[in-house]
Amino acid sequence: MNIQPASLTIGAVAKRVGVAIDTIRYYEREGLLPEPQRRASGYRSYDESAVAQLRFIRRAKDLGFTLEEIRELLALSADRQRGVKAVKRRAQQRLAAIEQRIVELQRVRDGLAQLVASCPGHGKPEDCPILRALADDEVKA
Amino acid sequence: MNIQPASLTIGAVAKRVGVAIDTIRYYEREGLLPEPQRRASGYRSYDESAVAQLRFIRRAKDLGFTLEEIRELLALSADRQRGVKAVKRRAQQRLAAIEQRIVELQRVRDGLAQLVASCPGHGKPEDCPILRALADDEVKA
DNA sequence: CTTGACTCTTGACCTTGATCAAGGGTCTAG
DNA sequence: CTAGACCCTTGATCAAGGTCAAGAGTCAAG
Repeated sequence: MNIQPASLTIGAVAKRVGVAIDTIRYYEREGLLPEPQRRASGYRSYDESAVAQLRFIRRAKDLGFTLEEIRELLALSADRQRGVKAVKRRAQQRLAAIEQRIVELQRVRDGLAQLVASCPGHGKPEDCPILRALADDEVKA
Repeated sequence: MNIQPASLTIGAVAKRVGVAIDTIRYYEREGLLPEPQRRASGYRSYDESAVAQLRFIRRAKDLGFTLEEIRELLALSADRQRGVKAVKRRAQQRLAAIEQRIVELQRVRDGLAQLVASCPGHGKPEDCPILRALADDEVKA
């Protein structure tokens, strides 16, 4: 039985998650990853939970969260001591922020989609609604 | 009849477009704005077309184009025949990227909303679905 | 034991998109 | 004429999110 969590070097973790070694150390400095165990030699020693947390960070980043926001998301899970109520409230705040972001993106998308739809894709630049929308004073975003 | 293009100082342009003076000079350095005429004193002298181009840049930026992409759009729009097709293609790419992001965010939102809805907001931490999701499911999400 | 791959720390450097400061010249109202 | 608001250039700085280099120690295969 493998009760002990397997010990991974920083290089092994980097390879598994697909991220640079320097990035892992950077996240650690920035407080996004906990300080790992060390071997006697000083080498960082990671287990699967570190891999999981690093993957979480990457996914969140891919979704457009800033590292600051990710720090906050991670704080949610570290908030056990402060109680379920606080956790729920912070989750709701996060949710509201995400919804706001979706609305903003939808507004941008609609504007752009309208322009793309009305552009024939050929002809003179003066007749291209995309360029006109960007250039003309009378059009408001 | 105002045949002469009115001469605007950089400050006047900045005010009209709602952008910082430094940003205008920065765009000029970056090749996004042409070098303007100069007065005898060395002051930059702008006309309405510069105002229009600056607005173009701002609108494109609001649509999520990088300055590099905007530089390209500006170059394409100057290419009378070949331009429109390429411009439309770029806009479509931008649109697709934005829609992809919206879908991903909606997925995150739905997951988080479900967690928030199922959390009573009190009781033992072990019973809080939000904490459980972050602590456990995060590993394989 | 040696060699090559790996890791350590500290600290500099990179890109994007600006923003600010210093030290000066210019313009315009009074 | 003079004060105060503008404008000039050069060059530094910022924030975010890393990336790289130097110099030194460690690990594992042969």
